[in-house]
Amino acid sequence: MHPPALRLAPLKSACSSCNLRELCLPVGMSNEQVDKLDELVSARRSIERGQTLFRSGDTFQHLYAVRTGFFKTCVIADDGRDQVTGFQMAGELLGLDGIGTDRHACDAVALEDSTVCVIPYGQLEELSLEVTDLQRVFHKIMSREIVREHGVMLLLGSMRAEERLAAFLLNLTQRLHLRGYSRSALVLRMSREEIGSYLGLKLETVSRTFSRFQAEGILEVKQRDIRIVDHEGLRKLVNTTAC
Amino acid sequence: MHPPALRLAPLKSACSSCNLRELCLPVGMSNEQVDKLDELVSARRSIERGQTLFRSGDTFQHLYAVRTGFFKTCVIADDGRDQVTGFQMAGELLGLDGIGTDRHACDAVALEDSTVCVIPYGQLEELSLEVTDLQRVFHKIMSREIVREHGVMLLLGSMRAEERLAAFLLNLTQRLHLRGYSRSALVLRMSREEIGSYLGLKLETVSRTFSRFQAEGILEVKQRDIRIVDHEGLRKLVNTTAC
DNA sequence: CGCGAGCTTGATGCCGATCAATGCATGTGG
DNA sequence: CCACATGCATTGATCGGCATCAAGCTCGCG
Repeated sequence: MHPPALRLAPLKSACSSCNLRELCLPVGMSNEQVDKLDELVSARRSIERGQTLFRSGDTFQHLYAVRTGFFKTCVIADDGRDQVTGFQMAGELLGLDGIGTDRHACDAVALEDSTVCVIPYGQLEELSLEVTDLQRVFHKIMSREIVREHGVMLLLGSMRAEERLAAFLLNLTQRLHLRGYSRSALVLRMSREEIGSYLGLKLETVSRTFSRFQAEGILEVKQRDIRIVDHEGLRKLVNTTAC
Repeated sequence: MHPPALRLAPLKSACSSCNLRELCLPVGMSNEQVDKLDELVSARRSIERGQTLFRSGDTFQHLYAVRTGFFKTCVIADDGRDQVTGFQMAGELLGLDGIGTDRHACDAVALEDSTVCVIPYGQLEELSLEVTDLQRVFHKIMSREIVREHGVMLLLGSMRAEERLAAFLLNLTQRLHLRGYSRSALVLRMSREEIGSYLGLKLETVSRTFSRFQAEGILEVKQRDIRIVDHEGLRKLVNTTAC
């Protein structure tokens, strides 16, 4: 309900002074290089919880770097079933799916009130012709996304429910830890249903598995507040439950 | 068992005269641009059936374009379970997984005697600073790989066995058709077990599903020779079997 | 011709889906 | 401030699809 001017806040982004600098696109770049990036990443945008940043089919023009908040991306099949393909937190890029066809191929939804930095893709391509380190970093980010998805395919293709949830929690805490959060406690930003969609499980199965982990003394679960009591036990679940 | 000199045949690749030109890296590039690419893609390499092009952990130096033959890529979990993450045919790129960490993150195995064009990645990066169309195409290829994997996640996360196999067959025939093969007949290059690994199913389930499709008059199946009798029926399976 | 790898088919069991009810927080309007 | 609605989470009972285990079968190849 905000007028456009408010939703597309023309705030200076200033990668150079951003505390996410080493987690985001500018990772490893020199001050001069980041200055050039600053010129390009000029706008921020606020997304309220539940709103979409972009939708499948939208024309692709920008990449987005999560500045604050939390997102999910999901693809929707023709029959309406949807699959969460990822959760993105501060410093992570959104929109890479759009490059291939100039249209977005998934929806990006804010799971809490969030802000993103808007990166005009055409300008990013131009700049990366000039700043080779930017090109290098950008390629690495895309490659890592491919490798991440390989991991999800392994998870979906050959793990059982307990392993999937354990792997998911370990991945989340590891990424949160990089951002300064505790390794042993987290607040889930997503519902049981969204976790289930990501992990190829139904929400009831996710809930039951949480309860089982709690009964086994691995976790303490209070709705979306999770405390990891036995980190090692969680880790063992991922690579041991195989037969 | 060949001496290295034979396995790394120093043949000229000549994208400019390659019949895969419009399916591969040079897609849409001008003659001049392709000439520059030719200088870079100087070597071919032959891989016998069953041999690996690269393995997880190998240092990453090259991308590879499949020239002839057929590959699978797979990731292997610590406990030995493996997951096929893709099948690659003529014109498709292998090795994108290595860019992020300078080490390959999966194995690439030839499913039949194959040849690939060797693309030194460092030189590709350099050239794409200069040939903007190359950069553009390369980014599109990576982005499409991300989107493809989203599709696999949807498949693994929320489809039942029949849908998975139907979607798999439609995808294969579509890609083969682009390469001049029939839309209604194909010879599978991979075993039931490999199909199962890709689709998150056991080989027995794959086999049974083939048999069911045959009984329903959708396919004719003779081991690895598949004929699609009812293309529309196959298509309907993908988006209808939902409840 | 006989061996073996890969494929098919059958019988059985289990994990997770489904259906259904209850519990627990948050928020809203009287 | 309470009554009630709403959305999400938990828990139980039952069901079904795919995995598992176990034979046969097919076809290529030495």
